[in-house]
Amino acid sequence: MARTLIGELGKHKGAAVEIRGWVNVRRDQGKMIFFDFRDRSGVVQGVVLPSSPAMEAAKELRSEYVVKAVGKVNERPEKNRNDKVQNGDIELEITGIEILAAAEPLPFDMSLEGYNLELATELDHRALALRHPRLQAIFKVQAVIIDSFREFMKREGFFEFQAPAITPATAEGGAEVFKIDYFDKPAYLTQSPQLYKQIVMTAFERVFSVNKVFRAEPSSTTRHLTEIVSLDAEMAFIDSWQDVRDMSEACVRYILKEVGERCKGELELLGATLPAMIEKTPTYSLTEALEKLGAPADKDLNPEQERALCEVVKEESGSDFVYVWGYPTKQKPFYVYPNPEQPEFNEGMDLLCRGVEWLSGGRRVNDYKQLMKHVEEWKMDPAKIAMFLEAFKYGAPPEGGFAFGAERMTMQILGLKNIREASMFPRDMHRIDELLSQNEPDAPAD
RNA sequence: GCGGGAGUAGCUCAAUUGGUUAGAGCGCCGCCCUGUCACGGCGGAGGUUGCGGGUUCAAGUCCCGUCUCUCGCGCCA
Repeated sequence: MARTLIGELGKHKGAAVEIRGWVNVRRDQGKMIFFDFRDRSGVVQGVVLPSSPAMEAAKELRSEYVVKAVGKVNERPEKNRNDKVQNGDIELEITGIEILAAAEPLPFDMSLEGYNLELATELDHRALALRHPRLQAIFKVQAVIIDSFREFMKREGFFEFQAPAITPATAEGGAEVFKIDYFDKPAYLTQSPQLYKQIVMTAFERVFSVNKVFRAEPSSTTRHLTEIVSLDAEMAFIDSWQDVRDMSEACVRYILKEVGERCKGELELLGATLPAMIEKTPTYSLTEALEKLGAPADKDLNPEQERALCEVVKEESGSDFVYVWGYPTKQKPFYVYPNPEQPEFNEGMDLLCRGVEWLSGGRRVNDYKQLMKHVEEWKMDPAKIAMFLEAFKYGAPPEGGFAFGAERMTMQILGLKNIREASMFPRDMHRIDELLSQNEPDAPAD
């Protein structure tokens, strides 16, 4: 008999079917036993009647046993219906059970309501925690975020390229990098596809990439990981940084729309409300933003000020988003375009939402002479970024781009408290699947 | 890296100013239950209170050290 997905059982009332899946829970009534079975499409109640030839096998079953079960799809009598659960109007009268795999008792409570596992416990048992609907909902939403980013960029004529993960030099300032042993020579894990997307832009005009980037920041916070998924875009022939701003805004708007439409159940399960994006997202220069907060005008926004700005903007306009642009030129990387009217500030921008940076971007320096001047002023070694510089020496259009972290966006959309919840296998200072503190540095492999 | 909080059963948590044998819910094991809804009833097993030292007649509780987790800051996306 062919397998029927549990989610499809409603179409097979009265028929004999075979399902395959896991035992969610067993409710033993003595002479008869109820089970909840689940597969990737949902859950259904199975009942094993006293007369069932499957009774012996049914008594063996415990939570997480993997089974092949055959039975008849019965419509439940009115009094036994349950509107609160999927397939609550039917049940499977089990006539045969084959155990495909036994299972040990779970090391933690897999209860539906009141999911209150400590994050450390959840991460210690990530492989099992992924079976919980709550975690599945988080990663389904993340998949839709990444999907819709791709869809939007392609629709706008952007070309997807594969950025390298191994790089020869620490070209960019900013984040710390992981050094690796590359055939006895030093190499580095990429912290950003920045220079590569700019190179590829000079060939394909509009490009994007979805790739892992690595940050060796010794940051132990609720919003930092050492390995993240970066969603990057770069576009040629812009007139100003506002073109980049507008593209990134449309991109975020599209992603929110898709998540709203395709993840209704997941958002409800997680109790998440999508952030509000109004028709024209409020945009302030850093100077204006600091002024708005009554803060000294000589510094970048700290996390507290980012939260405060978002609150003020939300009250004034109803927008959960706010763009901030015009950062001190010298505090940002060499490739960021200085404002010609006010060169001490640049045309870089950040998109903040609910107090956290979602996206960074802006206009880049495309003029080769100006770029070389920056290389000098930023005390960079041109030999280490020769490939990048070559692309700009031979004609590069006015351009800009943006990037955002998929995990941080997932966390923010869903209102998760810790970014580790938004990464399926989070890497941070202290953990790569298992706690690093529990590893002997020089212990031989088992 | 710095600062705060925390570490008690497989999980989530209690335990009065330091005071009997460290408890509960869930999970687990056994028995009972023919309509349950991640059931119900009865019984049971399960703890070196993170680790090491100290104070005390007496330490889960106080002190010191150490490890770990967690939140915040710095830095960053």
